[in-house]
Amino acid sequence: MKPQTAANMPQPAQVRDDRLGGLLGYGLRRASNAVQADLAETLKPFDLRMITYTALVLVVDNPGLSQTQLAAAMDVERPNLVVIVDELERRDLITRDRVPTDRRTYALTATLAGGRLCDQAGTAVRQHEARIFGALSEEARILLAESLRHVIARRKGGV
Amino acid sequence: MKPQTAANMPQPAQVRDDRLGGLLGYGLRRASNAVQADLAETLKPFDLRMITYTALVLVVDNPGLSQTQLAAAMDVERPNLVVIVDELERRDLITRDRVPTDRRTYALTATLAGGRLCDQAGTAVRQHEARIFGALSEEARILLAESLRHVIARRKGGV
DNA sequence: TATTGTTATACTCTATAACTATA
DNA sequence: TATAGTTATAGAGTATAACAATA
Repeated sequence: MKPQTAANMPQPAQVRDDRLGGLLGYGLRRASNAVQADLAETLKPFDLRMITYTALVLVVDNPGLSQTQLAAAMDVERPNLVVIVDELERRDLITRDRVPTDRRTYALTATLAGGRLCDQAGTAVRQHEARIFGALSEEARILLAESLRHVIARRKGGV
Repeated sequence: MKPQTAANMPQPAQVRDDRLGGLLGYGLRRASNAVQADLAETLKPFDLRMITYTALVLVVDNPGLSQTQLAAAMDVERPNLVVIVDELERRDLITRDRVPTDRRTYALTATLAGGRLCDQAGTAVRQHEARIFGALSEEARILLAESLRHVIARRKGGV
């Protein structure tokens, strides 16, 4: 028998990743990355990133919300939200208006153009979801959504 | 009826995120973030990050593999792998040995200490998985794993 | 004193081009 | 000429401290 020291170790022809593959967290991360990559391509024609699209949807669905509320809903630190809101405002997709009753806060509202872009991107996003998850049965999709909610809630409580 | 202009729009008491919540990709990302946050805490006592743990596991399970092979398995660009391998080598968890038959490539092998740390961290990671996914039924876990594999494969083919 | 939004800063992860040494 | 590993660099995304204006 020949000794296998590090120096004469042959390189494996195929890399084994069984141990990682058995972890649900690992699969979750890879699936999430795959979806995000596809979503990024989906949103590119609208010049939106996932984070700007998320912000836009929340402003459209919650007219008048503050940046603090938006940051909390997106689970993003306030300082990091500033540049996102800056971008959406610069592109005239949302407006930033001082609230008369509390002049510290801004009320965020989508413009007509912002609402339109949100609708158009929303259609593309639904097609993207159908492309990725469409082959799963209705039952599998429901169970997947439930499992994901469970994981998210599990963490929330665990912190 | 009072007109609701942006200026006098009241702030919503509660932020609606139904539209995002209905997207499986959104749930996937949030679940993945939740798991990663918990995993980061789990690996902290071992002074490992998710990416260094992943690299260590693959080296332990594939003694002698090259950095290019490792980068491909981890889906990381080679330049970004260098600092990771540097760190593991500096901590004497792996060795980097020139391959005699091709002096361009390094053969990566885990040291005894590397194998031990990998085992210890592995136990903690299994506990972390149990903490997060343990409440799901065996059937739900299998279906989740299957759905995740489907999503990953779907993207692979779609590129 | 506390809160909203802001600036500055830093750290991680990621992506690309260009270099070196080997083949 | 092609490949393995490296360097330098730049871009996202994220996190914290400290500040001005306002409550």
